[in-house]
This record gives sequence, structure tokens and C-alpha cells, in this order.
Amino acid sequence: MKYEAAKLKDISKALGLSVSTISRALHDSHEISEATKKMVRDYAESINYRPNPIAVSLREKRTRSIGVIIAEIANSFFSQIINGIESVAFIKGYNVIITQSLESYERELNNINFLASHSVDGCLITVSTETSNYDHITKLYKNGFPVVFFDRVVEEIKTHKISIDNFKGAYDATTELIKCGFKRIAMLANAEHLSITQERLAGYKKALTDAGCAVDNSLIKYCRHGGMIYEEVEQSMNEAMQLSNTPDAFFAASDKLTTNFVRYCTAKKIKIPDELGLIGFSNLDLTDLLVPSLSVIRQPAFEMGRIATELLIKTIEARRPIVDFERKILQPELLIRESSKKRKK
Amino acid sequence: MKYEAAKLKDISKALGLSVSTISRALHDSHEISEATKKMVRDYAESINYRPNPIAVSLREKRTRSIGVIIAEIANSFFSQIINGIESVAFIKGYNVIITQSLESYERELNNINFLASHSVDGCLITVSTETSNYDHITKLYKNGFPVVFFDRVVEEIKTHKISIDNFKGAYDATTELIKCGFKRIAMLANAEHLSITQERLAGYKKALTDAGCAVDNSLIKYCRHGGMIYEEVEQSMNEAMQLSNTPDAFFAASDKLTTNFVRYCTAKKIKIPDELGLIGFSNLDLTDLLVPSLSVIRQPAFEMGRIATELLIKTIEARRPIVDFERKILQPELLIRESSKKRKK
DNA sequence: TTGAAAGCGCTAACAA
DNA sequence: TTGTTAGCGCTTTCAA
Repeated sequence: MKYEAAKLKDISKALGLSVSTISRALHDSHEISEATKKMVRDYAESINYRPNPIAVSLREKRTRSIGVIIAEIANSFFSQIINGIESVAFIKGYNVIITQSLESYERELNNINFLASHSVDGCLITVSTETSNYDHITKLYKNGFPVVFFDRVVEEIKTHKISIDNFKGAYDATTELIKCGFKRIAMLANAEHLSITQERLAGYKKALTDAGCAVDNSLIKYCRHGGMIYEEVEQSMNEAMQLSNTPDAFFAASDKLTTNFVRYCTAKKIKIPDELGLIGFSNLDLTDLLVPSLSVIRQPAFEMGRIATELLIKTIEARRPIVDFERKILQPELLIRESSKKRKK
Repeated sequence: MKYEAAKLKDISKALGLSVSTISRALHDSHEISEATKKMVRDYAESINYRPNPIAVSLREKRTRSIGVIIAEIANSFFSQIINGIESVAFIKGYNVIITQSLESYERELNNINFLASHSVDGCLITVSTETSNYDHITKLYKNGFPVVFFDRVVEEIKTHKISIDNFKGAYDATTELIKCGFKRIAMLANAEHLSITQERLAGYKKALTDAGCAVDNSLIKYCRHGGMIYEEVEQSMNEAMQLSNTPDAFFAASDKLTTNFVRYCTAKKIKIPDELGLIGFSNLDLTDLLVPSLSVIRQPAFEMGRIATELLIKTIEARRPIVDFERKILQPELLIRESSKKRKK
């Protein structure tokens, strides 16, 4: 079954003009008479002619589309980023091809290879939790394929990067928990090697030491899939809650870790914040409707998508290779609600 | 800045063979000797050769990709559908291009025109709430462009359609509210002309009349953007709550209507279910964590995406035009939790 | 078993 | 102002 669309040749035959004249007329070239242009345009309109983007891409060696690799669409943080990406891509006339790694290195590899093999002009990437080898990205970048990192960036690769101030987000959250009177603050962390994990971990530790609290490594629980799988959060929580000196609050370092923390507490009938305080990263719209409402670190996700896309398109459209790469850091926002408010006993 | 990938010609030059021999060798043609094949394959591998998908598409008049038009990525129901779509597309070797209408007819038109102009081999569509004229889709379909509708289907167009049993979902939800003792059950509905709205409305009405309750049209509130905008829900709710005989429960007919209903009640300090009972359509993972936990109608979204994609790929790969179109109806699931449990006073 | 050449739909350099 | 032609990277028919 095939769909036969009109092509230049069809118009050319119908009007008795050459294909190049049609092409030029449709591109409003100055070397075509107004009369011809009008005739061509009217006819093209009447048969609903659309240039074949595949042919144009082949010719122009560009697709006017950009690729995106995110971890998971079903995650508010990423879907808000996508909205930011689309908002500028739309204006600039680029199409967006979204792919998900689902936190799998293999899928990421697959996606990036597809995208880079001339399917898109450039790529926006946040690496999967499983990714610790970056050869597949380095190779592209060395070949001149434009890549911009967002959120989970790779320091070794020199290109535009945009992330949020993860250190500050973590520092402020932890400090707030300390101020609220929590004594043993645990951290539910994402995969250990990720840039965001390291930065958030550093912020968490600094806040503790600045407040004169000791850092207890048994209170730091890594979740290899970033909390995407409930069972890993459950296991981490079980381990933490079985310590001789159990934590009295948690700092959850990602969207999914935060919601799965709440799910765990609900399942185990652990009262937030009385038994366990919580501040977590989350971009979910509903966190203020939970009971208790969640104190969260909210990331400017839409903004991040917007800026990343602007940088990527700038790179794609640059005449000469970019040497001066930008490193943008956006500020997170700490929204203090009930889950971090320790009640006096 | 451009990215130069290896092409057949490069291999041809390097090995002193013709381009056609290289092409055949890489396709494992029987007319090429094993020795040549091995040499070509090894060399291609060594330089990491990938065929240019644009050139292949132009040649083969197919792109091995499918397009998707959904309302909004940042909506659990749709993001779950996307996961279903990707799961089968991935296996069948198709790429997925996702576009959002954001409930705008203009954007939908834009997206579908882009996708249909040879960018993809076929399309999965759920129409926007604003769409009431279907000429743009009819035109494509008449030209033989494969289209499969899911969720919000268009009856006038003869093609594969997959949706859930909206009548039953609404009927069961309303009946449950009646059984729980609610007397004046209002409906928060999506845009009036949508297929899903009509079906859910019919189920709601039938449940009322079957139970001997009168249908009161002042209790049916349409939201043109399907609840995507909080203000429209707020206005509808305000109107409903100012009636002389206010409702004591709501049936919310979409994901966003359900969550924005909760948002409204929280803002106005209306207690669910004591002051207002609720059952709503929702595929959000978190509805069981809200207090009270929400009684919801859950749709098999992943499944819907999966089946829609299978039907689309079947259509794309069919040798002859399809005349027998399928109409699949999936069953929703009613999860009864606390928001619909009227307490004795 | 291999090569030459045409053609997919489009644009643009060169001719007229 | 318009037409002719080459070529983007690939597959495939026809010829050798």
C-alpha cells in the first residue's frame, strides 16, 4: 500500500514548464516572472503539493530535525524538558525525534546510532543511568556531529552542556532538613557515576559537615535505575530502615526516587514527616496535593529544554566549528511544604 | 559545521570495486563471492559504515518510521501509550516520531502535514479537542496514507480504530457512585464533539436512568481543553457548585479533569468524599497515594499503543489496499478506592 | 561474479 | 526569464 504524493514533475507536466522553473517559482526566486509564479503557486496549492522532505534532505545534506535521547517519557521532569525543546524547535522550523533509553545503555547506543546516521542534524542527550562508557558519543562528536548535553552531562566531552546547580539543590534541601530538626538524614541517590549524582552527593555532604553533622556512608543508598523500578527503592529503604540507628529523614535525589519513597512509606505505614522527613527532587505537578504535601526541589525543566535546543541549533547552523562551548547552570527552586516539617513531640 | 559519514563510494574507492558490488556485498547477495563479501564487510565494519537512511528512504519510497500525534506528552495516559507504541515499533524496526497537538487544531494540522509528506510511512492519531473538521485526515486517507486512530477516533473515516469501552467505563463509575449513596452526580466532561465524550456521556446517562435517577443537564460540564487548563476546570466547578441544588459527587471524564478536580477541591477546602465524591478516568501512577486515594477508571494505555502500532504496521506492509478495517475495543478497569466511599453521617 | 548506468525528487550551476 | 543537466547516496536492471 503506498501513498503517491504530487511531485515537481507532475506540476511541470501539467503546466508545460520545466521542473527547475517550478522549483524556483515555489521558492519565490527573483528570476521567475510574477505571472509564472502565480500560476505555479496556484496549481501547487490546488493539488496540495508538498516538497518531499526526504529528497530535500538528501540534496541539502541536512534534515532540519533534531534528535533527543531521554531516559523516560513517562517522567514529568523529562516530559517538561521535551515541551521546552519543542517550543524552540517549532519556531526554528526543526522537527524533533524523541527516543527513550529507559535507562538502558544498549538502547541508548541504538538510538544514538540511528539518529546520527543522517537522520537528524544534531542531538540532545542525557545519558542513561547504565552508561559509564562514552565512546559512542565521543566518536560522533569527533566526527563533527553536534551534540548538546543536558541534565546528566559528560564532563570528558567538550561540547555545550546545560544542567542545574545540583550541588546547591542538594545543599539547600539537606540544610532545610537540618534546620527542621532532623538528625540522621539519609540520601536516596541515583546511579553513582552520573554527574548529577556526584554533584548532589557533594551538596548533601557539604550541608551536613557545614552543620557539624557527621557523614555516615551507610545512610547513602544508590539506586542503579534512578528509582525507575520500585523494587530497587524498596530494597534500599529496607536496608536503611534496618540500620541500628535508623534515619529520621531522607533526601531523595530524583523524581522517581521521591515518588517511590512516598509509595514505600505508604505501603509500610510510615508517617511522613513524623517518622520520616522528606525533601526530594520532583517536577511532578501533583506533589502539592499529596498528604502531606511534599517539600521538593523543582528544576526549571522547560527552560533547560529551551536553552539546550537553542544551543544545539546554534551549533548546527554555525559556519565554522565551535570551539567555545558554553556551560550553563540553571538554578533549582526549593519549595518547602509539609513533608519536611518536623512536629514537636 | 557538518558531519561527513562514510558512503558506498568511499568503500568502492578503497577496495577498487564498483559501488554496486559493495551494495550487493553488504546485502549478502548470492551473486557476490564469499571472498569479496568478507573483504567488503570487514572494511565497512572497520570504518563503521552505516547506510544513509535518507538515501535509502528516497530510493525505497518508505522511511521505516511511523508518526504519532497525541494531545500532550506530559500526561500519563499518553506517555503510557507511547511506551506501548515504541515497544512494538522497536521490534519491527520502525522509528517513532512523536508530535503533540497540545489540543490545538492548528498544531495537529501542522504535524499531520509534516508527517504525511513522506516523513513517515503511516500515522497513529488521536484527534485534539479542538478538531471538529476532519478534512485534513480524510484527504490523506483517500490518498492511501495509512492512518490508525486510537482513543479519540473519528467514526466517519474508514480505517483501523482502537479505543476503550468508554460507555462501560462511564457506566460502571456512575453506577458505583450511585451504589455508594451519592444522589446528585455531576459529570466533568471533555470537549463535547469528541467520540470519547459522547460515549462516556452516554454511559453516565444510562447509569443514571437505569438507577431511576433523572439526568440533569445543568450537572454536565464540558471543558473544551479536556482539563488541560486549570482555569476551565475551575470555572466549570464554580458553576456547578453555585447551583441551587449542588452535586454531591463528580464523574471526571479524563486524566486532567480528575487531577484538576482534586486541585480545585484542595484549593476550596472541599472534603473528598464527604462533601464531594469522585471517580475519574486516570492513568496516573500516583492516584493511590493521594489522600483520599482516588477511585479511578484506568485504561489499558500501553496495550492500546501496542495494538494500534501492530495494526498500523500491518497496514503499511500490506500488499494490497486494506478493505476490512478492525475496530478494537479494550476494557477499562474500575479501581475503587476511597474517593467514592460516602461515609455515613 | 562484477560493472555501468539509470533513477528516486529535489536544487542549483550553467546555458540559452 | 526559462530550460538543461548534474548530482545528493543508494538500489537494481541490464550488460559484460
